[in-house]
Amino acid sequence: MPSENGLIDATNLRLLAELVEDARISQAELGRRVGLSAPAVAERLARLEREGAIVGYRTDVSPAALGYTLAAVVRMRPAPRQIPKVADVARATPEVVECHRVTGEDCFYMKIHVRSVEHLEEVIDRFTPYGQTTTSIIQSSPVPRRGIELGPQRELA
Amino acid sequence: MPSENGLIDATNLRLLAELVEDARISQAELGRRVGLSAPAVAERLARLEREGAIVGYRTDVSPAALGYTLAAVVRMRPAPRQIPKVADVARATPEVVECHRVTGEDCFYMKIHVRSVEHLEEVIDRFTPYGQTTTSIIQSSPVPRRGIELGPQRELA
DNA sequence: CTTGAAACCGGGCGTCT
DNA sequence: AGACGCCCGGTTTCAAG
Repeated sequence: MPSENGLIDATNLRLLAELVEDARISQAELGRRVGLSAPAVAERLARLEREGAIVGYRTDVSPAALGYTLAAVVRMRPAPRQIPKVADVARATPEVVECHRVTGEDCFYMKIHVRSVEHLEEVIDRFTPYGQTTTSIIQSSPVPRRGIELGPQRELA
Repeated sequence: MPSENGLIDATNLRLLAELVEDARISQAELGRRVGLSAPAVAERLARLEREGAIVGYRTDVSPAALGYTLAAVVRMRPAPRQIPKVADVARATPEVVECHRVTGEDCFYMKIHVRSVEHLEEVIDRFTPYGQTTTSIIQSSPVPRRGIELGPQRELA
């Protein structure tokens, strides 16, 4: 993961800013917006992908439209020696949409999407054998999800 | 947000599954994969967007490539009457990439990306005037981020 | 189905090392 | 010289009426 070559110049920053908002913009349109020819855009994108700056292009699907009307944050304090097991269960549980290993008393934070409170219980019970869980139901999301700040880059050393 | 019409049939589920993995697939290619003509795909996509099942097409940019090498989960217990203020600060702070209002003792969960521990302190200090924060540094992400389960739909009522 | 536009490929030019 | 980034032509493929 290179953090410093000529990869992130002002032009690539503008390309990324456009693509973060709409991943389906054509390369020609991107070129128009940043003042570049289409092939030049293609080349820059290929490099950004190759170097790992662009991780992927994803479609955001509404959980509610699929019947997942309930979301929760679960944090977890695993029992001794059960840390790898918890990570395995999280990976194997599709309702877990995010899982982070963190410092502090609780070792994991997870975000889950479920269809009902019964479904929630069912998912939580997959983890209770391996430690102590704390569950908080998501009521609203003041910041639902967004990308990193792409505009004013501070010192890039 | 309609949860039940003919919107989510087996074909649309397959389209969504393809688009979640790569939002830049052409409509012709999508048609090839699900056994549909290109115009039919276009029509279905338009409807999925119109009905809100497709929220958007986003590009995933690596925080590390932009110099944001540190991530943390911050949970917060606001002081009395400061709940709206906390939400405002979260929205106005670009380092906050997710913020959820939840049930329980702590009222907010946030995920933030920063450049350094000094930067982390700077961001946290924007919230400390309004309540008590608990910060956990993300060490790794067993499940970095993924979409909802699209394959085996259980009961759709 | 047809048309206009877009993506891919190869070649050639200017610049900075 | 060499390497790199860009532009310009070609052809194939895609998207909208």
